[in-house]
Formats: sequence, C-alpha cells, structure tokens
Amino acid sequence: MKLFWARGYAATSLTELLAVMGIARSSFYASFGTKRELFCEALELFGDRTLAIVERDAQCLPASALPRAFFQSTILDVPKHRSKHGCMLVNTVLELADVDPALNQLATDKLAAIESAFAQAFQRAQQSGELGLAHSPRELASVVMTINLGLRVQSRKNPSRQTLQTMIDNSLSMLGLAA
Amino acid sequence: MKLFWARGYAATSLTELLAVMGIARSSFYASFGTKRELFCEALELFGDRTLAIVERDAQCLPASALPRAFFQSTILDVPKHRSKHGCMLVNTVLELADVDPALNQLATDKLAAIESAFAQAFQRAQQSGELGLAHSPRELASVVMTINLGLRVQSRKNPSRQTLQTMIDNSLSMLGLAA
DNA sequence: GCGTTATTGGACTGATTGGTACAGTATTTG
DNA sequence: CAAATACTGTACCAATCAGTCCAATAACGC
Repeated sequence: MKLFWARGYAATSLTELLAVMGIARSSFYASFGTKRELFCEALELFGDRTLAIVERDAQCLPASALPRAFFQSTILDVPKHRSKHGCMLVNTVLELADVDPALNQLATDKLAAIESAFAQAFQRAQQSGELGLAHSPRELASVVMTINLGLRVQSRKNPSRQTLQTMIDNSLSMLGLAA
Repeated sequence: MKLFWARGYAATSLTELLAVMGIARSSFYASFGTKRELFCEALELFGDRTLAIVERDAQCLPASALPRAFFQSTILDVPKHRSKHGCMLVNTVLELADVDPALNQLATDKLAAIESAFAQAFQRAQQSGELGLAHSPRELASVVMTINLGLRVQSRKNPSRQTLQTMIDNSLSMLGLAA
C-alpha cells in the first residue's frame, strides 16, 4: 500500500512490489491475484483507515474542530515523507480517471464516504446548537472536502511543514472554522 | 497536449500519440526529440495558457470577481469532457511527484506563477481600496489556489455541471468572495 | 526540370512489463 | 517421522514500451 501510495499504480512495477513485500513472484500471484487486485485492496485499506480517523475524531471532538483535527492527523502529524505522498485516494482519482474508470469509481466512493462522515458530524452539531445554521451540513462538508483535496495536492509538491501549516490556518480561518 | 492532459504521462503511449498527431514515428523523433520532451512542451503550453486566462481577467475585472471568473472559464465554460480532464498541472504533480522530480518542479513552478498572478491582482485591489485588508494578498491567493486545486480534483471525478457549480458557489461564498 | 529537404512506413532493438509454469525447498501439520 | 502445504527461485511467455535506422516517397525551392 505504501508503495502504491507513493508512486501510483502504473509507476509501481511488480518487481519493486516484490522487493518491498519480501516475497517471491509466485507467492504474490498465489496470494493476491493480479497487481490490479492488490491495488484495489490497498486502496480500500487506505480509504478505510482515513475514514476511521474522521469517525474517531467525530466522537470525541466538537464538529467545528473536526476539519482542523483531520488536517492535523493526515497532513501535519505524519513524517514528512508520508505527507509528501498526499492522499492515495486523490492520487488515484487523478492518475486513473480517464484510464481505469472502475478504480476511479472506487476511490471516488471512498472520498464520498469521508465527506459523508463530515456531513453527519456537522448535522449533529447543528441539531445540538453547537454549530450555526448559515450553511447546510452537506454544503459545509463539501467545502471542507474541496479544501482537503486542495491541501493534499499542495502537500504533494515539496512544501515545508511551515508552509502547509499556514495554508491550513488560512483556509480554516476563512471558513470561519478556525476555532 | 490534449492526450497527455487526459491520460497523464505514463498512460499515454507513443503509438497513441502518433495517431492523434497524424505523423509518422520517425517524424516524431525528428521534430520533438523524446516523449518526455514533448510532454515538457505540452506542460509549458498548458501552464502558459492557464496563466494567460488569469492575467487577461485581471485587467478587465475587479479582483474580487477574479476567482469566480477563473473557475468559470477553466471549469464551467468548457465542454464536459474537457472539464473532466481537470488541470494538467495538477494531474502532473500528483502523477509524477515521486517519480520525476524535474517534471514535478516544472508543474509546481507554473502553479506558483498562477498563484502569483492572483496575489498581484489582490495587492493592486487592496491599494486602490477595492479589497479589504483582512488578509494579505499572498494569503488570499494561497487559499484561492488551494480551492482551485480542490475543485480540479473534484472535476476529475465524474460530477454533473450542477454539482460543480454549487461547489464553486459554496467555496466562494464561504471565502467572502462571492460578490 | 532537378536537387534538396521533409516525411513516410516499416522493420528492428533492447529493455521492461504483467503474468505463468514448475521443480525444488522450507515449514507446518497430524 | 511423514504427508501436506506454503513458499522459493528461476526460467519463460507474449505483449508492449520508447527509441533507432533506413530505404522509399513526397513536397518544395530554384
């Protein structure tokens, strides 16, 4: 998963894959089928882990702090080489949108699930009066997601942590979610 | 350029390239050198055209209307198959960040030039009093850019024009740049 | 008209790709 | 210990890749 994450689907050769997995070619095909199947599994795993972060934070944090917490744990609180890899879902959408529609759909669905988790958290917060009613939960979640995608692209160029930090701060403050 | 734009670098084979260019293999290498060189030229062309859009709009539009005008002409005012291709600079960064640092740098630089054009427009607008001083021009430009990147990712999944339109509206309204 | 320059199509190379086949060797299970 | 299972290393396949070479042909300038 880490290799696919860093280098994308096409640029990851089977030989490299075998090297980092530490298994023989035959074992690979016996256990995982094709390269594409393994990529699917990796993508699914990545998506689930990311979704889990949002859902975990949603349980113990006020909704207004959710976006910042998410950016913190996916972009800032990771070793630099990790944050440089961006988000595997985003990478996949951009690499494969016009090449492999099925994989694009898989990544898109996972992103939608994450957005949906945000929307639900915002909805609960509005019902409890914790969050204003200026925008609908889905609108809010959509914008948070757009910014998230943008930040993930930003982190794939080679920015300093400081640059990322201020980009996150600026984005959130303009959203009125700086809190 | 269009083919590279749609399918990325690795997924575009020389054979496909020759087909759409309507030239023979030998002519290709005689005129353009390698596949990578052509990609560079295409990337440069794409970047320059995009930059030209911002600079044109900056001359005849108030700065507060600039982001919307940019999203309009790069995402909405294009045939659907075009907007689905996203932004070639963004696509390149995400595909090649960990694979070809030089190309990544080239795309990153072009993106920086676009951001810089926004920043200059915002600065002029602040000097003329047209724009508030709540945020610095560079901060504003950075956030506009992040949202731009996010929207380009969004448009690479398969969204309806309506979906894109509302995402743009929501993003801009939350920025206080809805104007 | 002729000579030069572009352009062609196709054969070819060497490398790499994902994927298969198989005999041999560990490892595990009973 | 023995049988079954898992895994290895390697050779191999067909396909594709980017890039080279060259003789034949077309287009152009004079």
